[in-house]
Amino acid sequence: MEIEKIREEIANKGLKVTPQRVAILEAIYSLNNHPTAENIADHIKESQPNIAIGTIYKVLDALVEHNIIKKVTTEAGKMRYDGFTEHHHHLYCIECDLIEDYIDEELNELLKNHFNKKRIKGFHIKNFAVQVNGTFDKC
Amino acid sequence: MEIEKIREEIANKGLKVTPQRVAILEAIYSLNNHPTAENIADHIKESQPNIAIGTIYKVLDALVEHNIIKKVTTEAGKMRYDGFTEHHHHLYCIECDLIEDYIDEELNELLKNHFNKKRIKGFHIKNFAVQVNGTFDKC
DNA sequence: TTGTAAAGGAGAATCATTCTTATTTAATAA
DNA sequence: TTATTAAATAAGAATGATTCTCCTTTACAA
Ligand SMILES: [Mn+2]
Ligand SMILES: [Mn+2]
Ligand SMILES: [Zn+2]
Ligand SMILES: [Zn+2]
Repeated sequence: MEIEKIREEIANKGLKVTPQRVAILEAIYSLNNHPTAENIADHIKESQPNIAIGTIYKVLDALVEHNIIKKVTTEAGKMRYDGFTEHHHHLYCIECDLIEDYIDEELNELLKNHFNKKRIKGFHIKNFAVQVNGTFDKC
Repeated sequence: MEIEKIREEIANKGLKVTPQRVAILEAIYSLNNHPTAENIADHIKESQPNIAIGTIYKVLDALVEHNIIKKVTTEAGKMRYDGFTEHHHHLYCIECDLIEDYIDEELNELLKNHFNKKRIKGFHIKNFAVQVNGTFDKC
């Protein structure tokens, strides 16, 4: 995604467009694989050599807060960040820490129907996701 | 579950039966709601007033390693522990940190069939779970 | 009962994340 | 364009869950 689009995306949410925010969001989009805060720091260190790690966390929080990105939890304990905000699922590699998007509209329908039919007493569903664990051939 | 059953469960995995291990596993079973290490520490502090927090973590690791319990990750960052090891899903309260078991054999079948039919190229599925987020009426 | 590998206690260390405070800056309006 | 100011950043200290180290204790097999 071009820088101008990124600037617009930030501005449209009423956030100030700062070089740090642009660099971080660009990093998430171009890394494109659920990076950690540290991965992002590494990726932007040429363009933002003096950025504070605390700033990265604060920017990430702001982006999550405004639904520009999503937070992804893993077994490993470190938070990961996701630039793809449509409803989707994840493939988790149990050998390395790779997380790949898994988009499956048929699965979404299947689950939506299932949960519509089978109400859970005492619980109101907001959303759901399938975590698929396994191994990639490439790993 | 009676203490003797717990001692057997530990011994059967080739682990030494120590009062600390028995107390921790008993705590997980009787708390029965995906406690944190700290929840467990609180629960056993009368019977094990001198247990080191590091011991709790080491015992939990050993129990997970031997498939007596399972680790559950959450958004909140703290690890939770689950004494129910059969394949099941979880209901996550987005208001408090409550996690309830969600057992749905029909859902398991649905997903198993779906993933059998729809192979994911380059990925070999080991297992999967549905994370259901929402709110409990009681919260 | 003894020997020994395994387990526990105490507390320091780690490390991802958050917090604090002073300084800088993006956006707005004069 | 410049001045104003609320919001954002830098630096680094603090936090807190978890892990590690080292020494002592214990479960259990012989
Ligand atoms: Mn994703
Ligand atoms: Mn459970
Ligand atoms: Zn992998
Ligand atoms: Zn709740």
